[in-house]
Amino acid sequence: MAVSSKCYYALRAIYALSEHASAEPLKIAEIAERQQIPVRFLEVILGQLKGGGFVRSRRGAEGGYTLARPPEQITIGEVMRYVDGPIAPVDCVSQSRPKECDFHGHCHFFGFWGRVRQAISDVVDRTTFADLMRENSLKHREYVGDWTI
Amino acid sequence: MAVSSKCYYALRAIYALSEHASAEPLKIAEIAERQQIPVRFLEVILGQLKGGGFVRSRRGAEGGYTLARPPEQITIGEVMRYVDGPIAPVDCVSQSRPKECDFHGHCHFFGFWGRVRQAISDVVDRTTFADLMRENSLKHREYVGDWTI
DNA sequence: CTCCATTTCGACCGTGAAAGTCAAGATGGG
DNA sequence: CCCATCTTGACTTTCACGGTCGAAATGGAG
Repeated sequence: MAVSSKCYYALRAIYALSEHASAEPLKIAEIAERQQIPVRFLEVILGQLKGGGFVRSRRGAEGGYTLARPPEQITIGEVMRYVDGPIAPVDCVSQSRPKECDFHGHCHFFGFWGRVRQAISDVVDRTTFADLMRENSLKHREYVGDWTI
Repeated sequence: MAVSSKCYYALRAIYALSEHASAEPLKIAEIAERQQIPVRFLEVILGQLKGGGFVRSRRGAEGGYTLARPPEQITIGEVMRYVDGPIAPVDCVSQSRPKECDFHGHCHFFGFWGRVRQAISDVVDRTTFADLMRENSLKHREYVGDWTI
């Protein structure tokens, strides 16, 4: 029940690009430093994310990466699925590519696994990167604190 | 976000023992056949489950395994945790052994991962093997069907 | 046009865990 | 005593994860 570190890196990279929110692209090295990601590995990851249509790139000097869509329109779930594959505790309850198991139809755990998958989906598919940023700005305000009357 | 096949085998083995519900032990070979588990591997798994206090064994001819507690008192979650380790998308939100990440305190994803973990726990810790059996007996009745007025 | 910073592409690789397998011994019933 | 069964622990094999690396293509600036 764990996400791969590659997936977590991908999410953090997209978060960094969400924060940047500018027409100017952000360089790989910059993203890597802000989010503590090994540069060479990040190259691979961003290449993959580009293939998935999440980010765009500009080459050459002053090049770098930008989001392909605004943060409000990217959910955490879709990134996770793209990088790590279907979100499901076992293959037979994957919504995209369900795989028949040995107990066709009378699997004792089918309903249960389905509920687990649904519970996860309910969280990850309803959270966008914009939500995440908002949540963090609120938290920061709380932390600085004491400015309300 | 997947459970290991070892863990799934463990759950199915305990389910088989729950169905058996008798003072007479169930043999490894029997469990293996009913639940489609490689016998040699099941030996390892049952040994581990015994160490966790989930099952008891009786040696010799007419030996085998029985549940150490009634099915109402074993949740799926505790078995999963015992076999696969903490249930958490990332280590920092594990409730049993949280591991500090690089962003002590200001991790942008901390709250999010926590909600994911909670969603999973809500399902797996509230479901016992007795619940699972009841669910399946209901389903079977539905399938046979047409007996209600 | 040339130089340099940057992305791009594909190959490469070491480690550790997952998923089993196996042999030999201990134990208990008949 | 004999046989069926659990017990223990070592062993193996395969593969995905988590990266690295080198060289080429590209675009902006001067």
